[in-house]
Amino acid sequence: MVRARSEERRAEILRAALEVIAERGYRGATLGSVAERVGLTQQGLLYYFPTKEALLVAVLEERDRWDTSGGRDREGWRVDLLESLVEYNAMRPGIVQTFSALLGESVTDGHPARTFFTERYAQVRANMADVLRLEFGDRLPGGLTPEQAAPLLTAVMDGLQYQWLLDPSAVDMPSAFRDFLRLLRGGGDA
Amino acid sequence: MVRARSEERRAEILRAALEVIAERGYRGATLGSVAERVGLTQQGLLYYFPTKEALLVAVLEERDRWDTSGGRDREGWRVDLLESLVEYNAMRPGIVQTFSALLGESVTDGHPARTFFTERYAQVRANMADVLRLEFGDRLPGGLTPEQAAPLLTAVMDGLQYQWLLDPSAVDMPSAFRDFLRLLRGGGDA
DNA sequence: ACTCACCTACCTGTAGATCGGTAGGTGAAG
DNA sequence: CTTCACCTACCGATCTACAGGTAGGTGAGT
Repeated sequence: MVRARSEERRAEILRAALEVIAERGYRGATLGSVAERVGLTQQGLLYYFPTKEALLVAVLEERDRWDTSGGRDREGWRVDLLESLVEYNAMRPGIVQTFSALLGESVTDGHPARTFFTERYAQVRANMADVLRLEFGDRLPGGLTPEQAAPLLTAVMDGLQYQWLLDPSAVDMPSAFRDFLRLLRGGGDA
Repeated sequence: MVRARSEERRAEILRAALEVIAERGYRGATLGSVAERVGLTQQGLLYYFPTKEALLVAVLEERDRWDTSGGRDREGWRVDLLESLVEYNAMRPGIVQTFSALLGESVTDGHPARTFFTERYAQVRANMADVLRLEFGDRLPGGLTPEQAAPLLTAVMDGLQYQWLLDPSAVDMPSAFRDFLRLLRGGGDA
């Protein structure tokens, strides 16, 4: 019972951290504000995560677990699923904001999330390429190879997220993404 | 003479600020480190820019002036120029990093650069759409309208920048961008 | 009795900003 | 041509506010 409660607490903390990072980024986030959100003191929080960086790492790992299980069970993928993913994201500005803020910070020198994102993107690109190849073969209808299309797909998703976060009313993220997929699939209409 | 020296100083400071922001982001940047880089104390710096936020605003305004004059003299634009822009960026990781870091931070709550980026992206999209329409009419070869393509173009540029900054060896930014343009221009090869 | 899940108190560092200078030049008045 | 008020371009000291992290508890549950 104690153990369970403890695990529960950790999960609460991670969720709170996600929120706070969304609001202020990692550098701007304070242990105190995360702690407050779950009804702890800053030092109470440090009992669960010994340092601020450890907390960040835990947040990133959780995300990794989440979308390693949720979206991509090895071969259970299609490009269509990306559409759903984007639609799903469009309903969860909080999470999108967290990771967009972290991605932005991560390009600065010595940021603790940097290697995470570097590896993650390499993996995502490779995965995308696999999926595209499985669905279209070595050449997509639009004329690109899977390896050429993969970074573009990733870029479009991220780039649209920023535009959408800055002004949700100005960009219809899911439909813009669909436009891009149509392009990949070889122009045409509808 | 005194005046001239002062303007020069301000320019030096802005350049230094750009560097420091690239290295640590806005939140991570300190007035002291910017000052040090131009041989001033923090207090000396505050003589030129009364607050940290004022310094940031000045940096953003300068960038705005720069690429309002440099790249886009009203109608002197073609899509090809975007290719050159991306190539140019690929040679200046510093500046790209500054603005990628700022963009990431800007989606957090109450960030001083937020309105800047929001307005800037609205303007960039509008501009892109104009240029595309001028070159292709109301429907691009790939099948999209200029208004559909504009946010995608912007997204690809930004998204590629992140991937490239995280691992320059993993993504050939200019050539990936050309791939995308080929897509927009209507598939086909070469 | 012992561990778990915290808390109080505290330390150290740092950041932005204010205050009060001051050296050096500029400009007008005598 | 000198004097005196004044401005420019800074610097040193200091204030306030957190921030992350440590040390050493304490009470509740087992």
